[in-house]
Amino acid sequence: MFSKTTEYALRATIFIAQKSSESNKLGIEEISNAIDSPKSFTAKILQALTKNNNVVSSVRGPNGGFFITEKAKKLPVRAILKAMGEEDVLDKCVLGLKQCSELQPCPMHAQYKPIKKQLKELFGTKTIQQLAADIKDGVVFINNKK
Amino acid sequence: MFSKTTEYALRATIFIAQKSSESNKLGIEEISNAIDSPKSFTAKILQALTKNNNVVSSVRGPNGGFFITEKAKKLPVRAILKAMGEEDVLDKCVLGLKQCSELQPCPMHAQYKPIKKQLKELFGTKTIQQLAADIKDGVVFINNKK
DNA sequence: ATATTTAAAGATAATTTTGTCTTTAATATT
DNA sequence: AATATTAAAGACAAAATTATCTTTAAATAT
Repeated sequence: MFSKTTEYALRATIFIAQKSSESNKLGIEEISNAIDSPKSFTAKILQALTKNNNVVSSVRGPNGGFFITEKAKKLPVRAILKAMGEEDVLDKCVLGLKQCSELQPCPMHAQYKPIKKQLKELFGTKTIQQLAADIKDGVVFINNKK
Repeated sequence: MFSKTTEYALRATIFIAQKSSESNKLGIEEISNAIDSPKSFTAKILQALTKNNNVVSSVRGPNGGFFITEKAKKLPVRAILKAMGEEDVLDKCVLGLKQCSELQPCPMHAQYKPIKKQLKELFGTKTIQQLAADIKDGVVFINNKK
């Protein structure tokens, strides 16, 4: 569904949202360990997430690291996709047709339409905060370790 | 959602199913033109589709080309994904977690579950034939040309 | 001020995906 | 049998994605 880059972005963001606060920032080491992603690559991704849309915040130096503001926690998960430039997955034609539309639908269009709608609904309304809260409650997991 | 390779595979297969028969085969030129895909690359993909699962059939020589048997037309669209080794898209965790499951669900698991179910249902039951028939009826399109 | 810690930035590399081109093999036609 | 037509097979190349490493800059603590 998503590229590895976006998967890491989603996992990292949700993890940071759960574990961090402005007064308790997380280092790249801790983050990449927890979500099982390549460290330097994840650093790049977090850089992108801080630049684009300010989904993630960061400060350098001792006691520095990554965190997510209360405001950003209220963003829909879709904001992560947007920051990673992969928002179009939610809109694209399943068959990859450029001009697939209501007027000129591809053979899968009608059947895929309700599914796409739900996908957009899910990513558009579920917030980063909500997902992070579930982890805190122990009902779900984000770790990718055995 | 899918790789370009799989998009081409889906388009090509549906197009062949609609236009061809055992007595009227289609050349790679015609196919790649119609679905707007790179010719040689599409040839490779069709090769894979003939080898794996016999989704597509082919014969060489004059009046040769690609076609789809009546039997193969009854295959679900999922058979195309399977032949391309991309069936796992329908099963994978949205966040890319290896061990995401009911027992150890990722933060998106519960919400994504019904969507995944519909995706599997769609690709598992809709047949190649059904999609091709819609093109014949003129209600949908497969061409990617302006 | 200096040293230390941390992310940012940039260069580079490995891998995978996507794409092309050439040669070979099969089938049909003459 | 020779020729023409078509896909198969294989080698190669370009581009995109994924990943690593080094240097720089910012912030803190000493």
